[in-house]
Amino acid sequence: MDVSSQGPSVPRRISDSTIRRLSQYLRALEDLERSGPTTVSSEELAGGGGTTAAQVRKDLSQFGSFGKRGLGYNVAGLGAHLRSILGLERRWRVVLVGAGRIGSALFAYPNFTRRGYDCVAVLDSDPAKVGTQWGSVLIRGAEDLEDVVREWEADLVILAVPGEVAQRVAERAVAAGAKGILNFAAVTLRVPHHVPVTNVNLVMELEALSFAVTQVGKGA
Amino acid sequence: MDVSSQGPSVPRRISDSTIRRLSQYLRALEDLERSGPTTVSSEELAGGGGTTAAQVRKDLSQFGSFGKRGLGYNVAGLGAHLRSILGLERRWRVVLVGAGRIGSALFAYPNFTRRGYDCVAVLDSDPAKVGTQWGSVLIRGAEDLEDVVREWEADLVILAVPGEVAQRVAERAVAAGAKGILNFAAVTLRVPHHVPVTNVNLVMELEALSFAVTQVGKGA
DNA sequence: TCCTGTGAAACGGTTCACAGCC
DNA sequence: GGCTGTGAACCGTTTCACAGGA
Repeated sequence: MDVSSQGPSVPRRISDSTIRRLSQYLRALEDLERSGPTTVSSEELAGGGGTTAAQVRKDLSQFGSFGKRGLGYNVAGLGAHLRSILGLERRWRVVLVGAGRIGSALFAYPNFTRRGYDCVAVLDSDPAKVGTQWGSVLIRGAEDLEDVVREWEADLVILAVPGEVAQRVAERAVAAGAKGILNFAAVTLRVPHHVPVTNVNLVMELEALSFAVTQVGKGA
Repeated sequence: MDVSSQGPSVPRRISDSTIRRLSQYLRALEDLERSGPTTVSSEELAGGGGTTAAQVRKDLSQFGSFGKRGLGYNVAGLGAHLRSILGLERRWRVVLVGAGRIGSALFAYPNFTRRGYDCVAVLDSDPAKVGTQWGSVLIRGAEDLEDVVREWEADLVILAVPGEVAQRVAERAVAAGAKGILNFAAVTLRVPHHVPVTNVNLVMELEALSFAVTQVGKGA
């Protein structure tokens, strides 16, 4: 647990919000890579998304010193660093469980492949879907989960299944070797601590929004 | 801005994370409503999702005293309070902009309607889609946005459109009277302060996950 | 006794302000 | 002069611990 012996790599626990911002900075940098300038200031990077220059510098300084004082950050260089930090230098093998509408939306999402995620398999429990093709991927039965994860040495599993079965599927995926889970079901998954879970809950977002709108209605 | 004259209603600014947890408590309560007990302790409410009993009590106490000491919270009563707080006692009229895959997934999402959100209109800029029907809803052209929002007195607008046009569409929606925006585009929208925006960014979530997995790989 | 409601302490993340390098 | 990197101050959130009512 002691990190004092580590070199330039991660010195302490990085917060979730920091990571989300890094992802945002990377998007901004990729726009810049296309459109010209070779150098960018923390001020400019912050301007794109909704943060401050100080926040940008703090975030980046947790991982190293990527900028030059008086000059700014090298666009391409910083981009490469961020991709490395976020683990985007490699491709990730992803298994999609649930070939419903959310599943199909994700499967066809262009940024998905572009950003390094390869959907190597799709599973569903509906016999009518099993055996059909999505592009070059054959939809297999939910009972094949363990086989598929091992076969492909899948890294990530996306759960686009009903809440009732999500916990069970997650356990099976982890047992078969999945290293991370993106969960669209509206339940809190219980998995071992070494398996990160990211939750996307549409209803929760919508409710946060209607609360906020209600507040505005009262306050003003 | 001073709230000292208000009665039992919101005393101070409520954090986003609090709201997300309330939404979670509500889900747990709705399960309980079905399956039996009429009373629940903060301990039990916390157990379902991933928080602590103290957190549950702190969250709830910001809105009032809903429990009975020594006994716990009344399941139905607390559920009603939470629905009221989250603004779920009414139905929300929602306009969906973008009839692509994400749009169609949302449109068909059963919890959507069940939780009080009515998709009153769907818009798309693709002439091939305009004029077709989704269930009982006719898809209209993107140029009708202002008309549609006014016609229906829409509350919320869901942006399931490419990032390049999201800002423009958001501005038009706000100008036409939209009160809140759920944004699926990977851009930070600039809208007036009185219009809450909730962002859902799949790539960001995926990148947060691959970062976390990468960390586990290093750390352990 | 049991469990809520809540001040107070602890924690962590953000903002400030400036030293240091280009 | 300009802009980064970073300790220190600040502030909001979470956790603790206990007083108080059922």
